[in-house]
Amino acid sequence: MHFKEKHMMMGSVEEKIKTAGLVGGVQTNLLEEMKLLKEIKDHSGTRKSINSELWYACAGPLVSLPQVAVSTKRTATSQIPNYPNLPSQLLCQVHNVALHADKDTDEIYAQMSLQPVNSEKDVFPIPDFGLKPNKHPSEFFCKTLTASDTSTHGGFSVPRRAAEKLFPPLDYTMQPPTQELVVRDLHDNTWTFRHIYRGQPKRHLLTTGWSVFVGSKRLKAGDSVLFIRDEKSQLLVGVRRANRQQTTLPSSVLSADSMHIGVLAAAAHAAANRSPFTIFYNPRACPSEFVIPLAKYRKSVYGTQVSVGMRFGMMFETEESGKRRYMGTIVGISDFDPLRWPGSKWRNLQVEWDEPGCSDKQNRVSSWEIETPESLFIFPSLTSGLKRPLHSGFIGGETEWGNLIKRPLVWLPGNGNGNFSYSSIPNLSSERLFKMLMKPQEVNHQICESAQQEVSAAKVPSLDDVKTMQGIVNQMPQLNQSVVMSVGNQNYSQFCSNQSDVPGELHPPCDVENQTSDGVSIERLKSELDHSTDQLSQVTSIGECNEEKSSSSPTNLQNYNNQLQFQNQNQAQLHAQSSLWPAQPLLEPPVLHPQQIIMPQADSNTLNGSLPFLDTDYEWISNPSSCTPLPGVFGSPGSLSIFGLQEQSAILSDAINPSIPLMNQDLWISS
Amino acid sequence: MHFKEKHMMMGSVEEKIKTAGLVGGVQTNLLEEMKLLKEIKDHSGTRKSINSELWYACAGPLVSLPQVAVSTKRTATSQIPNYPNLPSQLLCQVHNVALHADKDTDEIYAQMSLQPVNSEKDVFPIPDFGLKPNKHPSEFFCKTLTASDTSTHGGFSVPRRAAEKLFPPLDYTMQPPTQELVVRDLHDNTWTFRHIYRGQPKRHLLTTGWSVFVGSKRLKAGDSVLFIRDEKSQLLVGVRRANRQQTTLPSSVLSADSMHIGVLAAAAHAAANRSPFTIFYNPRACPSEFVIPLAKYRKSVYGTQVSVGMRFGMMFETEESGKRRYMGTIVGISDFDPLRWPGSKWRNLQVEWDEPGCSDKQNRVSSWEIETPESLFIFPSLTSGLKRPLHSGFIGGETEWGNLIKRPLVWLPGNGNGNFSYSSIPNLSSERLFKMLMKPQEVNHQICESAQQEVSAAKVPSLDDVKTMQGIVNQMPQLNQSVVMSVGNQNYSQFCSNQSDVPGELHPPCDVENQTSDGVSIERLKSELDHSTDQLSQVTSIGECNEEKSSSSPTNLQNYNNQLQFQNQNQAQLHAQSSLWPAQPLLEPPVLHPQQIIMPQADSNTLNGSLPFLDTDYEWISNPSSCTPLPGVFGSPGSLSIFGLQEQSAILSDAINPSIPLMNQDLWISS
DNA sequence: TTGTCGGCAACTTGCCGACAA
DNA sequence: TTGTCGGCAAGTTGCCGACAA
Repeated sequence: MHFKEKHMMMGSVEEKIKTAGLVGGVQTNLLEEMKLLKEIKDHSGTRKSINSELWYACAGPLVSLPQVAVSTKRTATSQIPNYPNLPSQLLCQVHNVALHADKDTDEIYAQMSLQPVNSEKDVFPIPDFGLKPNKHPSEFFCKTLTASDTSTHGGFSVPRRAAEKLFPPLDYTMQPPTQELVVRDLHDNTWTFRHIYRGQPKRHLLTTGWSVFVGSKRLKAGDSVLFIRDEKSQLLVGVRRANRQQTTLPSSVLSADSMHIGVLAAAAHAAANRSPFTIFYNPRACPSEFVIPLAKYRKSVYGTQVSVGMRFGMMFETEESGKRRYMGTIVGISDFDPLRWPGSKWRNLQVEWDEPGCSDKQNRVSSWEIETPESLFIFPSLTSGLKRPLHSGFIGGETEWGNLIKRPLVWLPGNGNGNFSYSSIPNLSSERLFKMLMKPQEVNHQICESAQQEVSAAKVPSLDDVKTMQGIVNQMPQLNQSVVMSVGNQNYSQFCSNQSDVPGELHPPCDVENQTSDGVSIERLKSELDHSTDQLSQVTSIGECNEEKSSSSPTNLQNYNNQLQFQNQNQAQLHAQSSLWPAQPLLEPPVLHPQQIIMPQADSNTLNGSLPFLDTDYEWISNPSSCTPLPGVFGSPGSLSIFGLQEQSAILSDAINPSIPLMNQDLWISS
Repeated sequence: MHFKEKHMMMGSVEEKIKTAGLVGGVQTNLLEEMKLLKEIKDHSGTRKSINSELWYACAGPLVSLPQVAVSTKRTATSQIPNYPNLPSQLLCQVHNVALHADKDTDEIYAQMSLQPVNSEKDVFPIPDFGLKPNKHPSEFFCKTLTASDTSTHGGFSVPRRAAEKLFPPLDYTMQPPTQELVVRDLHDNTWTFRHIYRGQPKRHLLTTGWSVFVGSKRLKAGDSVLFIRDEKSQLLVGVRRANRQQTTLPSSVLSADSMHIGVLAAAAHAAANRSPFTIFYNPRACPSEFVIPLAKYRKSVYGTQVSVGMRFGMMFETEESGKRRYMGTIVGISDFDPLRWPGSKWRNLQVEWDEPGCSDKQNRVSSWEIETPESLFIFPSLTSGLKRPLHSGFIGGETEWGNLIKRPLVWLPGNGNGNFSYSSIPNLSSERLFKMLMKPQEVNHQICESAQQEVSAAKVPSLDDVKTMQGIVNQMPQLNQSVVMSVGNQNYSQFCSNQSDVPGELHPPCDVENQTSDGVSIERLKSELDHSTDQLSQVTSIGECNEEKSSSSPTNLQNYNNQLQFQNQNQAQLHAQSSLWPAQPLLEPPVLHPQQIIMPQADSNTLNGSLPFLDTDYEWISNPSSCTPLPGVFGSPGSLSIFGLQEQSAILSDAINPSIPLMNQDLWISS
């Protein structure tokens, strides 16, 4: 006699697991996280009341708890203390950045050690030895797993181009051609996959070894797997979970308020004592930056006059790990949390998105997250453009800025980082953008393969506009000095030679010509626009829109030098005005109020301060990341990392408006 | 052509998982947790440096991080602020206790909402409706899973007695007898098992459905599974993981220091504002209590004169979810953390254990965790004896107190809770203990089945001793008033009728006879000893030592009434002296210093204050639990539970002595 | 009484090309 | 170009009593 009901039972169990497991949608979204948190709370918590006998049985014979009368349901209203001495932003020196990955989930996060400083004069000069730039790999592919990829029925279907680009060449004389791939993950575990090229029609497959990987990483359809080839040409494999599934959600032990208080108290203590503290930063788990590079912050606050009705662009990640810009309009400027942090700039812009599919996006952003006409042309590299536009995985179609921005455009010629215009253009049709910009009447919509993109034209800025903007820029003393990151020339050149198709010397000496900003030639404007196009690039999917557009020729060395000049000139101007700064202490600038933590990079005065450093710095600056806001104090040896960051939002939402949990992410750190 | 290396690959992966996964030993041990934390940190953290290209690939194209020079390795020494206004202990009212279980791991924890109060006068009187006592189930069995139980090769072998006691009766006319068991877990998930009685020799097995359960709960050999039958006779199943494996360990996002600071700041804020806050309490994850019932705390501080050289006993849980007392000697009394919390009583007793196998046990305990001769005979039920001695699962052999304690014993006659002596004796050979106590020369070691137990004799206390102890007791004004829990008579009687073999009326009216404490009859002493025996019971394994000893006859009603009297008399004395208390404010009693949080139960004045309530109160008091010390603030709707509590210790250890991480668990809450 | 094993049947996994989108 | 499927062989799971601790 056999018992045939196993499947039924399993079915019911799996169903429940599903219910509990995956809640979120496609886009990383704090609101989703909040929902999930509530869900968790509801599931593991008070609502579905736990069987207390079983609970005590599990607890063991020695455990008992205090009791209270059921009728005494006085709600324990949480009270989070105010930290009146904690300003809304902190200027911090970065002491350390460590990359981590959760052992269990492979979720990545970074740990930063920050020290609040009184002013930039306190910033510790950092020597430039041994630094490597942030490395977004160029040899890269990312695929969202299909049902077949994750089923037990078969292996992994490798996109042809990916296999050809990343995997070692197959011996096609074999029948069928196969090879053994040995790849490592973030924890340095080794995985072995059989790679075979077979079937009719032929395709690349990973067979043996794949299912073990899927099982171990607990991958599900919708998760993504990515392969990169590192600088040593070693194959590495990474995992990105579909949003919301990314973190196993442990309940208990530290209350949300306690975490919130801990973060605030740690920051307050560190600020009061100018002592270091640590934040954990999960770049994929939170949609809004709270750690902001100082230069970027300043630029957004002093360099851009945002106003209601202003058009803007903002970068988001595409499904296949590309980037794409979404356009929107500022519809309001108001405090995110008027009670606790009035006057804070964090997410004080209410926005509307152009496309109907943007309902999953925040309707509040911070000014440093967005691109405005001014921001593009004062410091193009400061806005969230592509840092390393040659990552083929990251580059897609293009979008034009044009008259999507309805305010008068201010084209500031001659600035920008020369290296960008020199090394980053090949994928972009700069000619096309240039033409669009010169013909503002061409407003239309255009389809680039699968991705829909907006293309429009722009008004050419007048010289008056240019002068106005420069006045604003001049309110930023020491901008480059305090912001520039300390990255060695040597590494920078590695970086560049990776990125550029042009071999040979990439770093001409910094021969500064004194040129005024109104000495604008078409040639230079064009090179500037090349750069802007880069910034405006809109990614669709790997190897679709991209590849036919990667034929544009690099601009010439003259353009590069021109831009070097402008940058240096700007820098000199700023230095000249640096004495203004101390009169306006950083921690309480007139336009800023509470609860925002500003974190600058180390001082770059000691560096041989030419453009490579600026670029590397801006590289950090230029990436508006989806980031994770749970600052905390750095604990030395046994220090624990807890997952989290949802908590931050949970905390804040609890305190103010439980029904709009998103609205209270008020602690952040900028630099 | 087939690829035959799959097993090799899997093996290597599994090996790594093992290395990372399971570190601890058998005993719940903070030290183990610390080791594990370090292990985690080492694995996911800085030491094994993460491939930054892969990290950035996983992070996505929009993410970049600040950079610092490698040479700038200034250690970010964590600085935890002092909270000078936070006393070492807080008197709190309990507002709420909620039972939770981690959705993922089934790990249990409780959430308590506490409000610091200035004095007991501020304690809110709680009506007694609807309360149920803490329920340790009586219909219960717990089995540690064997390799066979968890292998894929077969099912679960059910211990015969467990099957016969808990499962519905099988129809033994069937060939073979089978039934379908439907059980629920803590999350109210339903599991279906086929229960069959087969084989030669016959045995009970769970077959179909079992492996799904094992897989879903990720059970491994060494974990325990437990079945209980609740008050509605429903079968429930629970899980207890082998220690250390119990929590999936997510890394990141909130730093240990931040958590620590959060806890301290939350407590300090709550204390300063007398506002509620919340702690999470994981009774199985931490070996030392930090939330202490007020009565128990007071008793240990005022009622027991601990001194170096003093003998004591302390309860620990046995493998099969029983209890057993270990004996030891106090070898020192000193501050656990002289720098931060000098004078704190938390774990200020240095101890040595008698048995060589106790190396896994703490060498520091708090006075309220231990049983001393005084504690036993002033308030027998205050010490960590059995609350519900009839839980057959929890009751085992017996151990005698006797002259294991070398200081003069003080036998206080006529106290104790009558209900205990009335209803709780059947399993214990009170005659035997009585004889042992009367013959102090009989010191020997004796084997009771498989479990070794110490049996010894005691000196009968003199009347002078008795008077001395009563003087100490009198220093505890309002003891019963402030401590007694509000539990309804009705529920208490349910409780008792569950526990007692004696049917009928268990709660005689409280006819108080005025009797002096020196009116000691042999009869009463004997009943007292019965109770003590209960408290001294030493559990071996279910149904081994226990069952042949469960034949002792219950003491008679007269004894019960006598003890009622003593208790009430004591209570009256304490009330009379309650005016002394305000002169010695609770938060700064002369003997106590910093960082200890005291949490009392609600006031019981409004209750019909006879013995049942006392007992229920003591029930909470009497359980020295392995507990989890991550207090925090209660956040309302979206409040998050984070796993944790290891952090607490991590935090503290970091700050003071990284090499002795255990030594810094300094935040606690008592009541 | 119960943990582990060999035997064996039922079931699942995983490799293959076919086919279709 | 690649997602899903039927076919089929290899591998795993899980039920059984035997046996031994």
